[in-house]
Amino acid sequence: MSVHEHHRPSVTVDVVVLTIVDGVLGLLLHRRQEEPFAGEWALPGGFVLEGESLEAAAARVLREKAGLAQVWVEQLYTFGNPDRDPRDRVISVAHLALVDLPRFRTSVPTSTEVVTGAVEVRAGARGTHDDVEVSVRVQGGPIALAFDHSAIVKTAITRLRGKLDYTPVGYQLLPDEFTLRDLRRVHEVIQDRALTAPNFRRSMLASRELEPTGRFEEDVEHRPAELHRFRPR
Amino acid sequence: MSVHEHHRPSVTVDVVVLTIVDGVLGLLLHRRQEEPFAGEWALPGGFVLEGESLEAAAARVLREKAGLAQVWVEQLYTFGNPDRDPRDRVISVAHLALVDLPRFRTSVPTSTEVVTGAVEVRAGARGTHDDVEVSVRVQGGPIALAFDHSAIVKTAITRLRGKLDYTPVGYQLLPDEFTLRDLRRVHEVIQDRALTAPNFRRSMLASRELEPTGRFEEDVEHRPAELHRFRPR
DNA sequence: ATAATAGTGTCTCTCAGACACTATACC
DNA sequence: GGTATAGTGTCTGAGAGACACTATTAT
Repeated sequence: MSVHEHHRPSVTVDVVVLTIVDGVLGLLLHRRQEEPFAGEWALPGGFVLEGESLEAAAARVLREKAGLAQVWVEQLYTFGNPDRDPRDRVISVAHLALVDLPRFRTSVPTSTEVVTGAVEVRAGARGTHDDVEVSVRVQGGPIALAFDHSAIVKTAITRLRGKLDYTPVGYQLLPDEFTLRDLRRVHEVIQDRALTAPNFRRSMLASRELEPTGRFEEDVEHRPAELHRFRPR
Repeated sequence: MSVHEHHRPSVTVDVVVLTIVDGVLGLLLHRRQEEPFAGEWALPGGFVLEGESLEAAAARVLREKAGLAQVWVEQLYTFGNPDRDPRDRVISVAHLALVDLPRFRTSVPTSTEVVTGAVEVRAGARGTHDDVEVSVRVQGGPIALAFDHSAIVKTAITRLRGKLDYTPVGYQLLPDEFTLRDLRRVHEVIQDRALTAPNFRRSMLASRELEPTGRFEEDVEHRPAELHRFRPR
């Protein structure tokens, strides 16, 4: 039997775009214009085109729907339950994208239907790699997302927490130069727990992934912190 | 524009079935009967059917192509480069399956074209989460796999090594009852390094994930070890 | 000076691993 | 006895974290 005789689903990419804003995770959403789920919040996404790789499709969706280019993206998980789209069989290859706040902010105005939600992460009670509670809010109110996008966001948060253990996640979520306080806040939001500043400082410096710039933050009402950058790999 | 007007690729699942055998990882392969890559080694796989979830498709492939049921499976990564199949656009959702050796062995005879390869893992020189070298061998000789299946196997090994850090992987790769030596060998093969038996024993017992059965191995030429089992979650 | 945060020093506890030692099976 | 592996005891060093302390800025 030939490859041509088989069921052919539609394949999309959906992208969870995260940033750190005001002590929570910012999430890029748009309001759907069409059925199904017209008027509800959804992740930016789009169909994978002929001859287009999955990474290219994710990059195109970011560019077209969020005005973002040169963003760090990685594939997350593929959601393929047959009933996840009520119209038709649609398999979605979900991606995770991380951006720093300035670029996240400038991305929003490019499309009027794009807004920013907030993801509140509540760490599971028990061990460190336990389950996470995730709730998405828009202007304070908790909302449900279209399709299975809430499950996709939860998967993204879990992945992000996992990456934090062994990769310098802040590199994607902060501007080029940042204080150790900034970086600590990133970790605190993702892990949903307070970190002791002196210990955090030491462990980050010991990892040799940061280097000091010699420059200091300005316009703060206290002793200014030195700016650091991530050491090139 | 409607969902019905879009490019529709074929979607398959491919499964990396691993076990531990003779100090290496055993891998389930079959020899392709059809073009492209006829006569070459490939992972078991098949098209996702209409109305079938991805997990169901992976389970069906394991059942039909390897005679395996009730196997631990998790989704791995989705490979979607437009040229990965020379005939047509085929997106593959790769899965990782782990089986204990007795079931792996009984699975093979169900289909004459199924054979077992070996995956040699060579740990990257530097840190613990570094790159891994993977070579697939059949009867001693290194082979290349069809399509991008070598890349899929490498992704599977990397995932398996990552899981070892925080999950009791041996549960899937060993029979119900096993000695601590058996479990240590599993870890040694996956990590490609020798582990000190006393320390390994202590850390595994301290994790509270094992419990002793009171029974001991038999027919060994030395002091028999107590059999342990994984504590139910 | 006070407030606020940067940054240092130091102690403790846990855990990974090296390694010496004892225990128990078969030959 | 010898050999092989099971299993225990003990030490050391690295890293996480608590917490006291000093340093430097603005007001």
